[in-house]
Amino acid sequence: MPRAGLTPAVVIETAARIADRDGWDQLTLAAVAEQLGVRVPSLYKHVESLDALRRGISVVSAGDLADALAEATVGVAGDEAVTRLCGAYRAYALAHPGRYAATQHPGSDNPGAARTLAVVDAVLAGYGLTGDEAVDAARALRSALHGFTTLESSGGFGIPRSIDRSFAGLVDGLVVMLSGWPRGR
Amino acid sequence: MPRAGLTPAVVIETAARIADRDGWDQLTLAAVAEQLGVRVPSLYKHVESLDALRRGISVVSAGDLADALAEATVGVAGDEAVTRLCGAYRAYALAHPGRYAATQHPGSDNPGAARTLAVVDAVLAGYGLTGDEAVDAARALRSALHGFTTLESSGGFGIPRSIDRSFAGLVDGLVVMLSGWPRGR
DNA sequence: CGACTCAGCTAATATCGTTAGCCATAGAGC
DNA sequence: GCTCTATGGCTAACGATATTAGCTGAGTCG
Repeated sequence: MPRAGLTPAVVIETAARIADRDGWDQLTLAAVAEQLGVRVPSLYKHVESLDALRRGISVVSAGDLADALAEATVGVAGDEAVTRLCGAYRAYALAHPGRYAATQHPGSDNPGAARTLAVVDAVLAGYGLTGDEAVDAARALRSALHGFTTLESSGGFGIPRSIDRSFAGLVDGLVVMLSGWPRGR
Repeated sequence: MPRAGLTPAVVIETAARIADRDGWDQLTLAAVAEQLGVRVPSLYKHVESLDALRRGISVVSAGDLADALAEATVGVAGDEAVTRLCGAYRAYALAHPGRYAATQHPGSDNPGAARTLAVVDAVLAGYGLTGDEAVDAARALRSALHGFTTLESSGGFGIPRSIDRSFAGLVDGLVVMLSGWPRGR
């Protein structure tokens, strides 16, 4: 039996690809093992369990998403930053639906999530939002983006109105919302 | 073997309660059967499969949600209607997380979803939004609510800022967004 | 060259969904 | 009240999956 040269990183990466292809909840150790040309129990030499594998994907993907958001907003501010942030967020979620779903199942400590929050905070600072107001606005922004992308990639938008145009509308609407964010409540 | 008096409706209702308690993806025929004091294969006399059972929950729950939204917005319009709509949406999602998750896995034709859309359309008409603009605004509204409630019930909001206050901020922000919805794009 | 580590294997178990076929009960018809 | 039938609930069985317990051979280090 020649060795397959597996490592935790290889297993996680393979699993992430499968999650992207088949869906987060279709991810199975059997599929990962087959993809790697290995028997299922062999995977346990590299990951503790299916749950641990999922957490691994979660951590890596949250980092990837944070990278994408940071890269998209470097050197810009205000409405332009919001627009690019939203675009990058949606692009990641659509290109990697399985990985994106993974980012929503956070482990207790996830450095990627913290970095994403930092990027968003920086963007919001451009609207003069800080402290509790920034927390609320960040949650609103995240909710809108998470909701839209989730609904889009699960086929939740039935009507044949262009989804791209609806997303552009959402982004413009979010700019309006942030510009006029209700103060002093 | 005394009869248990099952019907499709009873099975679906029981399953919905289990989904609310244990989570949508923890829903299992074994749990439903045990709850009903019956063996697993007996359920197949009333539902076609686990998938069909899930679809059943989905249809019923979408109807319940539509009812709640319609009831909350009857006789009001404008900002007040948006506020009540949002509140009822979140209340349903929090009180019935499993059922709510079910509403996001739509069957092909779901009368509840259509009724929900009608309620939202009526509310948006109060802001002069119709046609494509109403579609975009409805998607934005739905995205924000879906995102917020999903993140909330999955524990996605880490920071200890009050979630109630953040939701109030989101609702106010949505009112701002709808009032200033970008026209003529 | 020898011993040790460990990656991948087979075997086995538990849980689930699903199907096939049995049998007793509830209710219809007389 | 009696019979007959439709059917609800059952047991038995299979395939898929996750997980654990050992085995064995391949690299590696002295």
